[in-house]
Amino acid sequence: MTRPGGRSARVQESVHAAVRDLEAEQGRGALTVPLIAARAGVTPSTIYRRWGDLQELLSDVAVERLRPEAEPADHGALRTDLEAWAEQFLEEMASPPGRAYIRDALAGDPDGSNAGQCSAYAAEQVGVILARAADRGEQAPDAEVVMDHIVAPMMYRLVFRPGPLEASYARGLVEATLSGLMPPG
Amino acid sequence: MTRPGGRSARVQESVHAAVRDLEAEQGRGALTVPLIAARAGVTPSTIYRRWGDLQELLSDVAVERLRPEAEPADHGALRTDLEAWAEQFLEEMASPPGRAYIRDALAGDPDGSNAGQCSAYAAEQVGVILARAADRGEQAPDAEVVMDHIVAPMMYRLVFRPGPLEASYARGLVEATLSGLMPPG
DNA sequence: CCCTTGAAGCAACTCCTTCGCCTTAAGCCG
DNA sequence: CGGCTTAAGGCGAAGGAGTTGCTTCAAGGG
Repeated sequence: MTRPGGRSARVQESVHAAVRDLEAEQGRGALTVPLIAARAGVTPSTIYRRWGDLQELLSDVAVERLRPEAEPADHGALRTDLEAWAEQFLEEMASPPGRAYIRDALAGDPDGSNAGQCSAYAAEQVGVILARAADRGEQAPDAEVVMDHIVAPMMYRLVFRPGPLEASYARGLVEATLSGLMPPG
Repeated sequence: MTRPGGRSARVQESVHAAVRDLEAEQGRGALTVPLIAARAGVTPSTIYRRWGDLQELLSDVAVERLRPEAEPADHGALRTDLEAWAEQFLEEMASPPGRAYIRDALAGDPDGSNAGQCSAYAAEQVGVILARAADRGEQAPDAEVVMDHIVAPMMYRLVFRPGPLEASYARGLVEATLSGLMPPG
């Protein structure tokens, strides 16, 4: 049984804050469970019991940082909404901190639930954009099509392939997806 | 300077074999560096110096196991070649050991080189299939298109999204890619 | 054949990690 | 409002993982 309002919640927040602070101050490599525990004002065994090990804790923190902070901006049309969102998504994910968070989120995630949360965040943003398009009466692709044709290629390159990723790549994926959906004529 | 023929190579092979054996005997969770070192007949410090930590060692072993063992089968046409390869690829990657290897390969990979190797394996297999199609005089998509539209969606779902993946999903991706390439008429 | 040098062996030390036991406090129920 | 139940955190000890400096070995070059 979870007890969301009490000491557990305070400990969780305190530990997460300690991770963020220490990472900013001393860098990722310096993080250890005893160090985090001391900063958070808890004993190491508390962290080990709740998170298992350092990686799972870092994975939790990383997923929280990958949560989108706002709904995608409304530019008045599906194409511009998707382009802007895809570009911003790619830029954030491809940045050094973004890559680090993705790596952490995947590494300490035995059952895949944190990775699932990441894709759920993206799917939610995509859903907002598509619902908006439907409200406007625009023809719009299915959310699964957007995930397969736009999100997946970006994330695959990010995780599996070396080299930089430019905003133009995101735009190209959006163009290809939308033009495939609405053939000229 | 690498010294491929000498003691270093023997140590590497011995350590990799120890990882494979112990994983089969006692399971992933039981693996520790000192245990592997003892089985391989080396001292723990040797492993720490060469691989850094347990995760990087497991990442190396996982990448080796993800290496394709044979060229994709030749079924006489691009469509059937791609379908068969994609189905087999998905089946192997979605299996419990496949998922475990992918997870390990990504987790202990600070610079992304092991992940890059995984995508290079897939790209190589795809390249063989496309070259074969070109030899036959078939119209064939670019390798990048296949990576973006077929490999990426499968791997994205595998890594980021919960739930099973069926062979029919792979077939559908191949169909969509090829029909987009060669519109009827 | 000896020299250079990168890599492995060894040993000692640090400190992460685990575990059993006790204490605390959140939520429930009378 | 006050005692009860039970997750969850605190504490300390024991065990083992991870680190390091120094030594020893062998592969490749002169």
